[in-house]
Amino acid sequence: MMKRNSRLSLALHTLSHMAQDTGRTQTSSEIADHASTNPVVVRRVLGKLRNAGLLTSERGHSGGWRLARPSHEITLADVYLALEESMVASRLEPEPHSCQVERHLEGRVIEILNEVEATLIDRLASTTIAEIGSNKPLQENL
Amino acid sequence: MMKRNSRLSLALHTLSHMAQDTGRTQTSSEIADHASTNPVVVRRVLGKLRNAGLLTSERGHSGGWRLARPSHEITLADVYLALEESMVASRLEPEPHSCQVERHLEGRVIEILNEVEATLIDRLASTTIAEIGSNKPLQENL
DNA sequence: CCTTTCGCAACTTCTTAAGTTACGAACAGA
DNA sequence: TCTGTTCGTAACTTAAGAAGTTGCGAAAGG
Repeated sequence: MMKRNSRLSLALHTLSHMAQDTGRTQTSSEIADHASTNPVVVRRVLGKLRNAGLLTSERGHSGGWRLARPSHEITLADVYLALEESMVASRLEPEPHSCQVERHLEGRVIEILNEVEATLIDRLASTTIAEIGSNKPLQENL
Repeated sequence: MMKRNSRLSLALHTLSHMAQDTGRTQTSSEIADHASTNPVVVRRVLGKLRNAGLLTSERGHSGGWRLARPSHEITLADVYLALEESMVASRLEPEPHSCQVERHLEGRVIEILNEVEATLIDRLASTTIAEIGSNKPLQENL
């Protein structure tokens, strides 16, 4: 069984492998086997990446998944954003608040979380899928 | 009913109110009523803050909760750290990985998440509970 | 046609957080 | 010392979300 909230892991893992053998198309089943999950979960997650233009999928004989563009043009941030789920901005939906302190507090916390989210995306954008796929040490683009 | 993963919200909200009336002790029930939750949940969360030295609690007649030090000496980061739960570093526990790519990938992601966590703490440390409790506009200590 | 493969909806299972109940320990005040 | 208040904590229930599963239709190739 997969660990919790592993969609990002699954997505990155799969793309990194594709980066190593760009030409080949892979079926949901093959990917699922490799990631110890199942084809439907794979299609759910990779579907998001397709919607974001990172992957293409084709049905029928010799169908499957393939990178929609070169792996060095796909950053970890592209993948993160494609999934449309925030790892930090928590589900602090603006609710009607009973008291002033709560509004004051939430404003401040949301502000900070947004900054942190931006930092996360910025850092993720500094690494490409190609770099993960290769076995060379990662460069630190600070 | 409280929203999900609201421990930080509950903690910050409660401390901010205490900052406004430092002398008074408040019981778990009073706090629970104000936060629309219940006393046991309050004790669970505030217990963490007590362990971290931010609050004191006393039992029996006229017991309850009180700030352990002046509200301007308690930052949002102190509270966040007291809860001992990360909002970003996700539960990527180091598992035995089947393939090289997975190890490579995880190393990179963990590295980034740690950086982001550090950023979060740094930003939280720039605001004190006293500032939230007051109604003055927050200063931006960039 | 017939097989493969994705697309998707519906359902079940698992995990976690919150909420609840219950009771003992500590303490204050009469 | 007795009594009522309040925290401390364990154990259980409930609710929500994510993963896993099943099933079937649509598209495409041979």
